[in-house]
Amino acid sequence: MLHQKNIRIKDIAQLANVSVGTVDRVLHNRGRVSQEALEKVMAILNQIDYKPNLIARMLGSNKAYKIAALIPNPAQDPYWQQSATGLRQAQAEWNSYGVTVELFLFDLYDKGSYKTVSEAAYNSRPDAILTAPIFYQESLAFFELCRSSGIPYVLFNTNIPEMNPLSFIGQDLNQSGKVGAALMHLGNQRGGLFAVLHIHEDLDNAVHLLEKERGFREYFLERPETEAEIKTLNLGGPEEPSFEEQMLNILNDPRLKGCFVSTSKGTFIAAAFLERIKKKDITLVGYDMLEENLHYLKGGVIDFLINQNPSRQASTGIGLLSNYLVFKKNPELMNLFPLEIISQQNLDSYVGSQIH
Amino acid sequence: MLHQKNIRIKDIAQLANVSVGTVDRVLHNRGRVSQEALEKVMAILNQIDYKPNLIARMLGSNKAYKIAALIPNPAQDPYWQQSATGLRQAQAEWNSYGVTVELFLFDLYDKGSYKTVSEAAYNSRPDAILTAPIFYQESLAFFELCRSSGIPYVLFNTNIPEMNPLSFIGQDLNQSGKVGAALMHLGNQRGGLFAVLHIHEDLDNAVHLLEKERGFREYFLERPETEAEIKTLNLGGPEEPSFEEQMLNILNDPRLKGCFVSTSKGTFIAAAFLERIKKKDITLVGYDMLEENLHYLKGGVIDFLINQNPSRQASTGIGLLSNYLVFKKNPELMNLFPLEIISQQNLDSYVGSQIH
DNA sequence: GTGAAAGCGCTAACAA
DNA sequence: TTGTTAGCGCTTTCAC
Repeated sequence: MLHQKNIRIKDIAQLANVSVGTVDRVLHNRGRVSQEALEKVMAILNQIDYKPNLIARMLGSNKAYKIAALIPNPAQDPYWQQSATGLRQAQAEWNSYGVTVELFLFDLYDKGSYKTVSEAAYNSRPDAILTAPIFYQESLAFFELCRSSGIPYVLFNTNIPEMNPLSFIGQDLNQSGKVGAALMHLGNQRGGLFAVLHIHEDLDNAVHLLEKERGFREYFLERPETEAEIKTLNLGGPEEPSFEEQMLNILNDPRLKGCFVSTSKGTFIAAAFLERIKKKDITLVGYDMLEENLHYLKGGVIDFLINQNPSRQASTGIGLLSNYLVFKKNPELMNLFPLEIISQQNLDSYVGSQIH
Repeated sequence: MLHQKNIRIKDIAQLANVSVGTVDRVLHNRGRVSQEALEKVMAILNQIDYKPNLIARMLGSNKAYKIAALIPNPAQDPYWQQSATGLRQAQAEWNSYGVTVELFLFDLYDKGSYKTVSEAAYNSRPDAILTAPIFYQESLAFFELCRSSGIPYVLFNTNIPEMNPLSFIGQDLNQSGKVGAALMHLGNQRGGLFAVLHIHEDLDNAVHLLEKERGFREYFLERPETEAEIKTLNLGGPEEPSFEEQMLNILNDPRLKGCFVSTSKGTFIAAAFLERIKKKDITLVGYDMLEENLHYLKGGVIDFLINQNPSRQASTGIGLLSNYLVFKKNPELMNLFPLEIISQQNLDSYVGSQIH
C-alpha cells in the first residue's frame, strides 16, 4: 500500500483514467458502472489507502437525519429524567451534523401508551429509532414493523437480544448484582440477613430487576462460607396499601444487616424509611445518582450506589446512531457500560466531572 | 431530506445589503470594514440567531493543525503506555478534522531530556501543546516560552496551577487518597496499622504522590474513633539496594492490616511481594488498570484499584485542544475525572467497555 | 473598504 | 454507462 497524503477522489479518478463520478459510484456501490471501469478503479483502490474526507462528504450530501427517541415520560421518574437530559445533550452535539432528535414519551406504567406512542414515532418517518424496550410484547411488534421498513433501531437500558437491534447500550445486570453483593459483603464480612428490595410500580415488566437479584444471590452462593441469608421483597410502590407495613416489617428485623435495592427510585424510598426508623447500622446499596440518592449517600444512610448512568446511555445511543447515519460507522453490537461504584468519597468527582 | 432552513452568511449579507465577504469580515473582526457596513451587519446579527456551520467552516478554511504531545517514554512505564494509547486513539478520531498529533517522548527520570525534548517540540512549531509537567522547573521555563509565542498548552496528569494552562485534565489527588482510605477502612472497620507506600524512582518530583497521602491521612484524622496507625514508606524502586529489605520489613509486621500504594507501577510490585510472602489477609489498594494490576486484582491480592484512566486523560486532552483549534470552543479550566473504583466484580465491565 | 469569485472534497443531478 | 458540473456554507484572495 502506498502511503500518500490526502488522496482525493479526484486523484483516484486521474490514476484510473475515469471521472470522479465513476469513482464515487464504485465507492458507494451505486451501480451503473461498467465492469471495465470498475476494475480499473478497484485496482487503484487496492493499491492506495483512500480515506474519504467525512467533513466534505457531509457538506456535499447536505442530508438531514431524524432520530426518534422513545422513552418513558421523564416526569414519572427521575431516572428517565436523566435519560432525557442525555438525549438533549446529544442532540445539541450532533445538531451541526444535521441530525435532529425527536422525543416520544410514553407512560411508564401503561402498555397501551407504548403502542400508541410507538406508532406515532413510526409515522414520523424517522431515519432511526432509539428506545428503551420496557414492554416486551409491544416492543416486539414495534421492532417487527421497523425491521420490515428498514428503519434501524438501537436499544438501551434494557436488553432483549431476540429483538436483534443494531446495537444495545446498557449494563450487565447480573454482574451489577454481584457488584452490589460484594459491596454489601465488604462491610458485613461475617454475613447475616440481607434483603433484596424490588420497589417498582410495574412488577410484571421487571425481568431486568430479577437479573440483578440473581447476580446478588450468585455472589453469595459462590461464597458459602459467608453464611448470608437473603430475603426478597417485591413491593409495588409507596402508594400500595401494604407497602409501609412490609417495609417496616423487614427493616425492623433485628437480624437485618443490609438492603440491596434494585431500582433507583426505590433506593431513596428505602433510605427515607431507614432514616425515619433511625436504623443507622444497615448497609444500603442501591442504584443511580438521583438527587435524592445523593442526599442520602452524603448523609451516610446509603452506603453505595451503582451508577447506571442513564444520561450517558442515552447520549451514547444518539451518538452511535448519528455515527451510523452520518458517517456510516457500524456500531458495536453490545455497548456495556462500566459498573460505576459511587461512595461518599468519590461522589463529588462524578458530579463535578464534565466527562461522560 | 434537506437541511433545516438555517441562516447562512449569504442570507445575512442579503438582509444587510452587503457582500458575504463583508459579513465574514465583521463576524471575525478582521477589520477593513466601514463603520456603516459594520452597523448594518451588526443590526441584522442582533436580530437573528446566527449559528455558523462548523463543518463548512472547516472545509472552507482547509486548515491543518498540529498538536505536540509531550509525555514520558511509554517504554519506561506501563502507565504512560496507556497515555500513549489514548493519544493514538484521539489522533485517529480527530484526523479527519485536519489535526495531527506529534509525539515527543522524554526520559521519565531525566530532567535534562525534558529540556531537550520540549525544545524539539517547540521547534516543530505546533499549534498547541499537550503535556504532563513531570518536572517543575523545566516545565515552568517551557511554558513561559509557549506563552510568549502564543502557543496554547494543556496540562494533564499533574496539575501545577501557577503554570496557568488553557486547561488541566486529571483527578483530585487529595480526594483520591480519601477514596483509598475509605476502601481500606471498609474491610478493616476497627482500624489497625496501614502503610502508605510510595514506590517511585524519582521521589524528588513526587509532589502529587504526597497529595494522595495527605488525603489518605485526612480521612482517618476525620474519624479518630477508628484508631488507624499510618506509616509512610518512601521507596525508590526495586533496583534500590535496600528496597527488598524495607518492603519485607513492613509487610511482615504482624500488625499490618493494609497497604495503600500511591503509584500504578508500585501497586503490582507490592502485590508481587504480598503473594510471595503468602500474606493473603492484607488489604491492598492501589492505582490503575495496568495488566499486571488486573492480574493481581483477579487473583484477590489487590482489593481495589483507583482508576486514573491515563488513556482517557490523554484523549480528552487532544479532544479539548482540537475543539479549541478547529471549532474555537474554549475548554473548561479544570477537567477533573471521576475517581473510578475498580474491584474484582466490576473490572470486566471496565475492560470490556468501549466507552472512554 | 468592498464584492466577486475561486476553492475545500464530496455528492448528485443531468447531459451525453 | 459515462463525464461534467453545480452546489453544500464558509474562507480567502484579488481586483476594483
